[in-house]
Amino acid sequence: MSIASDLLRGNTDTIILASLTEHDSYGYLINKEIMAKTEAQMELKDATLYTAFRRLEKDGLVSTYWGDEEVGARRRYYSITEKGREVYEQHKAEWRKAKEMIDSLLV
Amino acid sequence: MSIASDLLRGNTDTIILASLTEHDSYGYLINKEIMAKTEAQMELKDATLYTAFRRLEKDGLVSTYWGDEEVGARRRYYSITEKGREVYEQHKAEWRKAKEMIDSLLV
DNA sequence: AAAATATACCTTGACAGACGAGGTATATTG
DNA sequence: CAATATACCTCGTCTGTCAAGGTATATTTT
Repeated sequence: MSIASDLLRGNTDTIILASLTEHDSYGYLINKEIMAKTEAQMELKDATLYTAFRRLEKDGLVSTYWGDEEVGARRRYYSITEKGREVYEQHKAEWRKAKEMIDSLLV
Repeated sequence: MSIASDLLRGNTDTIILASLTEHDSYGYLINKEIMAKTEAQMELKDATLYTAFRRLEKDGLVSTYWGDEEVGARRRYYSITEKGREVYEQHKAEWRKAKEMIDSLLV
């Protein structure tokens, strides 16, 4: 992992929600997909990931259910809620704005 | 101030260094300039600013001296060091990369 | 003349998010 | 049968932000 976690902070929840807008998913897979998409340059540490899930659940942005795997390790799936989709769009807008402003300050 | 501080986190030092690459400056002025450039949408809280100065100084990225105002409140000026310029370029590169990766993850 | 505002600096303590380190359990591969 | 991959989880530490408090000088308003 090469990107300072302070640069990701504030985007963790947004990234997870982004992943869930595509399909229901579970922790381990979300992480794998992020690593695949960023060529392993970015990774959510699992402690970070599960902390984020608790937060998202508490805020009603995701709902959760256990998978019915008959074989292999059990999976806890997450699903984005309607509120989650709204918040996701807001976060994305905020991110775009923050990006522009930071860029305008860097010479 | 409308931008979540978690989105700025990790860029505070970079933003201060950016400001100092243009000219030596002092806390109050740096903050005013940031507010002016971002139309007051972004602001570094002064506690955050002074914490950052201590950190930058400790790491040898800035040096400091007292202004010689004969009138008005005293000013503590900061000057970016050679090392500071190098670190600034690195931070900027990291920021560009983080930006790209986050963008690639948001749908 | 007193009060308010602007300039300018600073410290302390609380809080939130990231994550290292530790743990559990199942399935596959060497 | 040991190692690795899959899959989940918690606890405690660390770091950066910032609210709240403080000091001091100069100007503007009442």
